[in-house]
Amino acid sequence: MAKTNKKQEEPSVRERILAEAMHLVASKGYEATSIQAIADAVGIRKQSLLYHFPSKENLHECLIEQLVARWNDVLPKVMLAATNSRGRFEAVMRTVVEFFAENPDRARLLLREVLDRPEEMRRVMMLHSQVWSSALRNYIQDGQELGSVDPGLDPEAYILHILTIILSGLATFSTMSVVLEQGTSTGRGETELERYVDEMMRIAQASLFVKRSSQSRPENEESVS
Amino acid sequence: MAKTNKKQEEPSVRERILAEAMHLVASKGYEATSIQAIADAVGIRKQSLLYHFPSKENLHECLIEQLVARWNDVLPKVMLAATNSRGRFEAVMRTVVEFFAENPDRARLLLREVLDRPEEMRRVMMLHSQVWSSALRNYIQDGQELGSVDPGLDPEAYILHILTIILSGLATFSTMSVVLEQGTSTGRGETELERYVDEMMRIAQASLFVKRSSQSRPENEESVS
DNA sequence: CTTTTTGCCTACCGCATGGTAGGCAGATGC
DNA sequence: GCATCTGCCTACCATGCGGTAGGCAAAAAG
Repeated sequence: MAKTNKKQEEPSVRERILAEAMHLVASKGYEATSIQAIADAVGIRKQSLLYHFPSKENLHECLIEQLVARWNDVLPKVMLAATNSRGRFEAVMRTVVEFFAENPDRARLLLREVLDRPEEMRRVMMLHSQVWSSALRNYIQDGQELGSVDPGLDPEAYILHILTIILSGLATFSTMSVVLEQGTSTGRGETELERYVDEMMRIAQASLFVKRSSQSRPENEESVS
Repeated sequence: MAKTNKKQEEPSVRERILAEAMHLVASKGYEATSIQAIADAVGIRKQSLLYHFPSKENLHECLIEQLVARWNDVLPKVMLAATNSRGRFEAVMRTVVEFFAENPDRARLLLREVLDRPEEMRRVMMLHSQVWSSALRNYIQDGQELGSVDPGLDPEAYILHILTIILSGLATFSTMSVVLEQGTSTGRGETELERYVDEMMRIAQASLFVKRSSQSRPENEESVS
């Protein structure tokens, strides 16, 4: 009876608007994307779009809301994997990576949000980051006490950098990957993205754990310590 | 006698425009920054700005040009430090980091450029990246043959990730650092930025070199291998 | 002194933008 | 059958945008 009585399985106009807006805003930025352009992409008139989203700013809010909602769907899966075992780290990180790799627009949108609305993002970070930040910090600090994690590591800073490398790495991959193309030194039959992500994971792990001998197997399998 | 007869040591109007434009575009993005706003910041009329820069797009080009020029000033210093010794890696990376840390607007502008103009940036990358990319790759590959560098490391991908962590890390630092604030686990009397950069350097080194025992001295001194 | 050039200005223009007002067909409720 | 609500539409508007035309004082050139 309210205004938001939508079923979850229709490819409704509203959802199509959100999808197109997501892509356009992620590609060109919020200011550079007119609601006219979004409406054109959907195939409706501008005023029809304004029926679903009373203002451009409202559309933007819903866009972020949707992204956060999707993230909250993944979060429990991530946290579940975050136990103390060594191989689990890869699982956690890969889950986060896959979230953004599945749709790089997510990373680009979020990165733009950080650049364009620093104050708002700072608020969001302070509210939402403590949940997983403290959990990860504890995980890392436990590892430090056990001796499996580099004692010189700064937990919060490390987490931040890994977050950055994932977010920005996937946001900029399509542009930056030209460096990989001209190198072409991959022996294995990997996608460039796979190659990119593998090295990302290797860096995160090599800089987290104390090394043994020659680590960093490119396989998904965990080589037990 | 031409139109660009400017001396290098005047705080000319043109330079003030470039400075304000740099900051505004880095903060809000190119599309979101009107030339009116830039003129206001400088303290002149919009049309006076258009006298120095015939169009907004031209101003933008000059902005990038200026940034590239500054980078080219630093580049030789970087390449000079890029020899084979182990401690030199830190010197090279720290030089790059300082370039962006000195004025984070550089990082933000460049990151925005990657997001907003992927095609152009791809061209620029292909033209300019080979110079240092191949040099660094050789340096790394030499290290791999000597056994000082992780053999599982993917040189191009590694370089790309380190570049990302520096660029995006410094571009987003002011926003993301709230995570550091709420942690406050620093024993030493460091700035948050120093702490952030130190961990950045530690990650880069720990994921590059094969470890010995407890590495990553926060000091600037090189502990010889 | 006169002419040209430089640097900044006022005045104005065409255009795309985000947003309002209101119409209108079809589905729904009574 | 009639009223209401939903979803999309056409028509219109005020605003701010990037950019053009041209004036005008001071400096430079002859």
